[in-house]
Amino acid sequence: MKPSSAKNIFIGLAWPYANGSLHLGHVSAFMGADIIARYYRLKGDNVLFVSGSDCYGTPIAVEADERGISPAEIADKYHAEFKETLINGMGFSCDIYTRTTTEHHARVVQGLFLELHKKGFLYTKKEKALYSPFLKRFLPDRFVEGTCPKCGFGEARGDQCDQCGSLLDPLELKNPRINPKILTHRGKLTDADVQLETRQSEQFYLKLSALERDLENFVSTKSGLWRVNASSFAKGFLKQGLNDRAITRDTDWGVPIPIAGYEDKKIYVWFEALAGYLSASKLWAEEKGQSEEWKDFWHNDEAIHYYVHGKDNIPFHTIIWPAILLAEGKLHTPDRIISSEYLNLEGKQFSKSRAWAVWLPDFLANFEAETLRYFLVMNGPESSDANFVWSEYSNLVNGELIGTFGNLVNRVLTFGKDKFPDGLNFPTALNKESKELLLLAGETFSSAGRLIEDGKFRAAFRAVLNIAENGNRFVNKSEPWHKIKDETKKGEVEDELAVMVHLIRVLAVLINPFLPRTSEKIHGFLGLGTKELKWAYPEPNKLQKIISASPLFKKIEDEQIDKQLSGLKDALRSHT
RNA sequence: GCCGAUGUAGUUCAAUGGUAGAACGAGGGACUCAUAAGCCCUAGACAAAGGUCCGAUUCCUUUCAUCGGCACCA
Repeated sequence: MKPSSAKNIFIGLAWPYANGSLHLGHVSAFMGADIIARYYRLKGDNVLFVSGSDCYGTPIAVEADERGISPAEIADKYHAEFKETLINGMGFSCDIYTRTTTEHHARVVQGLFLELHKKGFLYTKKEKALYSPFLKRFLPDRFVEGTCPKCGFGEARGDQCDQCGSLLDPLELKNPRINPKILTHRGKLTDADVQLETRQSEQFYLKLSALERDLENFVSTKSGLWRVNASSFAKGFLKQGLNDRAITRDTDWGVPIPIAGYEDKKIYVWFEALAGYLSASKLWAEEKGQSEEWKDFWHNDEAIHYYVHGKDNIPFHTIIWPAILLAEGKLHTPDRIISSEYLNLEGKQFSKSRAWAVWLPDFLANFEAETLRYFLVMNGPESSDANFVWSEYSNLVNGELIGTFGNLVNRVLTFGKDKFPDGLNFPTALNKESKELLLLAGETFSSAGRLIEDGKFRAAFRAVLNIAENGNRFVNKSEPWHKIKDETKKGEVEDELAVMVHLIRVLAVLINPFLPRTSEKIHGFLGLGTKELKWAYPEPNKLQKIISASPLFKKIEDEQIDKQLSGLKDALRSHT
């Protein structure tokens, strides 16, 4: 039973694109969503945490052509991998993790499309675009190269010349061709094969210009609760004035346009994948057998909508998606935007083509997910680009997570279990130190909770670890291993140890949003379940037994780190 | 090119118009319940140059360095 004051919290986690494995950079941007979801659930609020795989688009279609398989095979493969690594591996507690290739999604997207069309926010316009007779498809700019009209450089990209730096319209390129980098599986191609031609094409446009005032109003009222990178981008973007955008494409791999005469075109990802937040919400409700329940989140002014993603997704979540929602008119617009900066790897950007990456499946095969959750909270790109450094990962995990936190749990529980196998009686009166320690722990629920709500995960977890440090000091000062030898002090030892054990229980609640499996493990040691867990100071049990105790995490060995580093060195050698 | 961000101890990150905090790493110490973990102590930093101000790491300008966006790439 939810309290009557329960809030409806919607959390939209950016949908990863299903054309390659996720790397740690993606995960660093995603982590916050799960922390927020778990936190609000513990608070007793109604949480709807949705995500899914973004499966459509020309890059996947071209890649499929290259490998001689269907786009669906690629999408299926990575969708399955995302689900495995994010949900099972990282422990993300999504209420639904779906994908854009479902019929349900297509129906919702088409419904939204028709609604905006009816309201006059969509119109068609003909424009020229580059077409490949060989691939039988129109190509996005970055798949095109040609001779720069300004400097004559022969390998200018469709959008920019790397030699003279000019911004280009791909239609200006002389001798436009398919960028050979995208055709890797075909052997030699003739000049004729790679030639592109200009063709007329008609597309639907979203009338952003008509929504300009609404968007300005939206940004100025709501951006106070966004991360700074999102609010400053949105403001700067609006200052430049809004141009209408095409929201359909000439492709065969996407959601069909629900209007006759456009069978060879599809709705573009900007409209289509973003609408996944809504379609997933509706699917969640349907699968639950409460098909109207999505409205608690979307047709409810009191709901709070969080969006969590990397900074590359800021335009879509601060401008495009709000524009679609405002045009629709009844749906709830974003409230809090938790947009991360980038995570670099050993000082360099993650790069698929240069093989400079740590892939999530590889990582999970070699290291514990909980240690990654910890590291990305403590060292994630919250306010500026951050760096994943292997030695740093190992130092922090071994030194702080294991040394400070894990060791506290282990030293107290093993000692307590050994000396008081029948359990510990919680003292009827607390001494000054014990009172202060437990008071500090109790206060952390509100201070850390506030920080989580604001997306300041590092500071929140730091506050939690601070309690563990105090716990270690308390144990050192108390020296139960001395006192226990003195029969007259046995009562004192039991009192202090009971306080310590209870502190560990409090810690196990506080870390739950960050390290859910560790939290469960500790509760298990104490013979407690986590089903009824609340984000509040738990009342101490009169008699607390310790069922079992063992180290919470495995230490990271130097050899494991060396192996990862030498793998990266190999990548560097073969790609320079 | 235009726009924007960043540049803080060996490393990874904080904070702030008034003498810069933390963690890891380094050095030293007392202890031993604990995954040689924990605790105490010590050393160590505001990219460079100007400007505004009683006073700037914090605001402004310039330089250098790194990075991102610049719309059909997610």
